[in-house]
Amino acid sequence: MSSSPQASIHDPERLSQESMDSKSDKLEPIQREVIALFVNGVRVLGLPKSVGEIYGLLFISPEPLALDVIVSRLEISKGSVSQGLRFLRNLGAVKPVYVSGDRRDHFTAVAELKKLANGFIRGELNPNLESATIRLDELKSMARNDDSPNSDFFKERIRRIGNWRRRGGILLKIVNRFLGRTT
Amino acid sequence: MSSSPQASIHDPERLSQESMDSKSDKLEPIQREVIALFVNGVRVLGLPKSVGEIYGLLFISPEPLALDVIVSRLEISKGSVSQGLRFLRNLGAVKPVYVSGDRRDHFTAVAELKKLANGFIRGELNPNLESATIRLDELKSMARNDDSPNSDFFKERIRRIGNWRRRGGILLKIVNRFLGRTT
DNA sequence: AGTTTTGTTCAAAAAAAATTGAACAAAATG
DNA sequence: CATTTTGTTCAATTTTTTTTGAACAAAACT
Repeated sequence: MSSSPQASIHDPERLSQESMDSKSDKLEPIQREVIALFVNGVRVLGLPKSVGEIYGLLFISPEPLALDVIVSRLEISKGSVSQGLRFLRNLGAVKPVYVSGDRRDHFTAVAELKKLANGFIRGELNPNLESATIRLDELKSMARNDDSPNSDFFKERIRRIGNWRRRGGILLKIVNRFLGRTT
Repeated sequence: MSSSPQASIHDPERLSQESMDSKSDKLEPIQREVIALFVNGVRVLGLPKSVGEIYGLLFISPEPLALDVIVSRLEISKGSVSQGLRFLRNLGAVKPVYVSGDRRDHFTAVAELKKLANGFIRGELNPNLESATIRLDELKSMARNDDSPNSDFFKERIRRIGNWRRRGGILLKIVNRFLGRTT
């Protein structure tokens, strides 16, 4: 197997002095806690637990990890990890890192708040804002061709929604600018 | 029933000229569309569809509505509407309005973005921020009593989470100030 | 070429969340 | 005080979301 030392294949990471049951790849208590914190955090954003676990694990791991290792540390299925990593990669919350002498893909957490927020805004918030914009335009035209007794009320309400949307857009820019400084 | 005219009891709202099947209390097309928009909107916030429907209906209804009426217009269960209204009331997104000559509680949508955002922040975001703060403090003390080889790395990461949390708090204030102007 | 390793996909299972509806309580009515 | 109206609660059901795991494909070995 070429030039790499016999370090890794059957020894995914030297373990302190545990029984090596081939399962439940040790996690330090601090790591468990941090992961739990992230699991909670992503729930607020409407993301599944597994995504929080994966990001949390990468965030609190000193070296990049391969899919296998994530599976055994977290004790969740390969499918979940594969999907979770893809999602996080699309969001820009995780990035691949090449590790020489190892053919597996490895990943680290992107830990700059600005990048995380941008990714989330681009991937999750903007698409919604855009579809809302389209629907709103349709609504405006419906309201123009409407002559029910409530027509004026409807128009006022729709204008108000338009205002909200506009302000939402501005707000996102402000958030961006605020998070733009430092890491 | 004292002095009120025989208007309302069996005629929850005079209908244009429909068949009065005693169900599916007419909604105008514009109203349907607006409700759909809100259903989508609240999903981004992680709230159930029924909450979006109820708020949307109240938002796009010229007069305050009673629980019964919401049930028949939306064709969802009384239980859902009761729970949804409670939730919205707690958030400050809906407020009770007294209608003379009618013993039912009536509700209207609170339509000021500032109030809505404040309610959501207080009711949904802040509690999470606070519990995160507590957990973070525990983490810090764990990290102090830790002497694994990774200890320094852990400390750095935990400090970073602390930063995020702090910035999150500031951001909420900025959002507040921004939404504070006008309606 | 055959074997192993790595990672993806997606139907099925499990888990979580939302909705229903019937039982109940409280208040108003007659 | 019996009846009706109004609204809440919560166990059971339904719907939606997430997770699993086995089948598959692609690449890397020997």
